[in-house]
Amino acid sequence: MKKRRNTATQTAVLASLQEAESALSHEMIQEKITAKADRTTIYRILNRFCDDGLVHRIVADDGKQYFAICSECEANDHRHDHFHFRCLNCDKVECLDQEVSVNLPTGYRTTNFNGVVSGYCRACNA
Amino acid sequence: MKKRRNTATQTAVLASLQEAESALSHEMIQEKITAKADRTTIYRILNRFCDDGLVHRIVADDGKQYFAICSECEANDHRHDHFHFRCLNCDKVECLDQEVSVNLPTGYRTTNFNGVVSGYCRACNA
DNA sequence: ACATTAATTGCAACATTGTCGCAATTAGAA
DNA sequence: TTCTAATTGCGACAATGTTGCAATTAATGT
Repeated sequence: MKKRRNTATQTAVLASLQEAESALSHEMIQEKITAKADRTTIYRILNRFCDDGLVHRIVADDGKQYFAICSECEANDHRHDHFHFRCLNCDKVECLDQEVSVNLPTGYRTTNFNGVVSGYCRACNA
Repeated sequence: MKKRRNTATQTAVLASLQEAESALSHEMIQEKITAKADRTTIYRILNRFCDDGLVHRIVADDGKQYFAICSECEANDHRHDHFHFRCLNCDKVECLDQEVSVNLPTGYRTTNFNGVVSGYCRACNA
C-alpha cells in the first residue's frame, strides 16, 4: 500500500462518510464538508480511499458513483455483494444487508459486484 | 402508448439489438448499423424502445447504459430482475439468467432493478 | 395522387460526471 | 531546518447523455 498523508480535506471527507447513514455522491460530500476543496481533490481522495479498501464505490442506476464506508468489511474479508437502494425522490443511496451470490458460467471470473435497486423509500413513498 | 412510425434507423437499431448476443451500448449500436444516423437520434430511439417496453436498459458499473432486447419479457410480465455480466476486457455485457429477489424494508417500493457483475469472461480470462 | 398532421430527425448547444497533466503546496521523515 | 514525495488547485479535456428548434418525413384521410 502506498504511503499516505493526513490532510484536512481528507479527514473531512472521511468524517462526512462516517457520519452519513447512506452512501454519498461526490456532490453530496462537497456540500457536506465546510473546508473548501477542489472538485478534483475530492475525487482523488475518494479514489484513494477505494484503493485502500477504506470505502467502497457503488455505481447507481443514474450512472453516478456513490461512496460508502466499509463498515463490516474489515471483518468479513471485504465482500460487497449486497444490494443498495436508491430513492428516486430524495436520492439517498443506502445499503440493504442482503448478501447475494451470483452464479457465473464456467470460465468466468468476477472482480466486482454492483447491485442497485431504485424506487421510493418510506419517507418519500407517502 | 404513443403512436410510432417506422423509420430506417429505427429498424436498423432494433435489428442490431436482435442480432446481438449481448447488450449493446449506444456506441456499439452506432458502429453496427450501416445507415448513418445522428448520435442523438439513436439515443432517442433507444429511449423510445425502453418506454415501449421493447428493450431494457442496464446501467453498468462503468456508468454507461447498455440496451438489450426483452426476449422473454412478453411472457413473464416484464421482470428484469436478473444480473448482467460485463467483461472488463472485451466490454461485452451479457445476461445471466438468474432471477434474484431483493428484500426491501417495509414502506419501500421498488421500480427498477439493476444488477451488474463485472470481471473477465471465458474468452478473456485466458 | 395530394394535402395534412404529427412523429422523427439532424444539428448545435448544453449539463454533468469524471479524469489527467502540471506546477505549486505541504505533511512527515531525516 | 531541509528534503522528498504525497497532495492539492487549476485548467483543460473526454465521454455520456439530454434538450430546443427547425427541417423531414411517414402515415392517415380526402
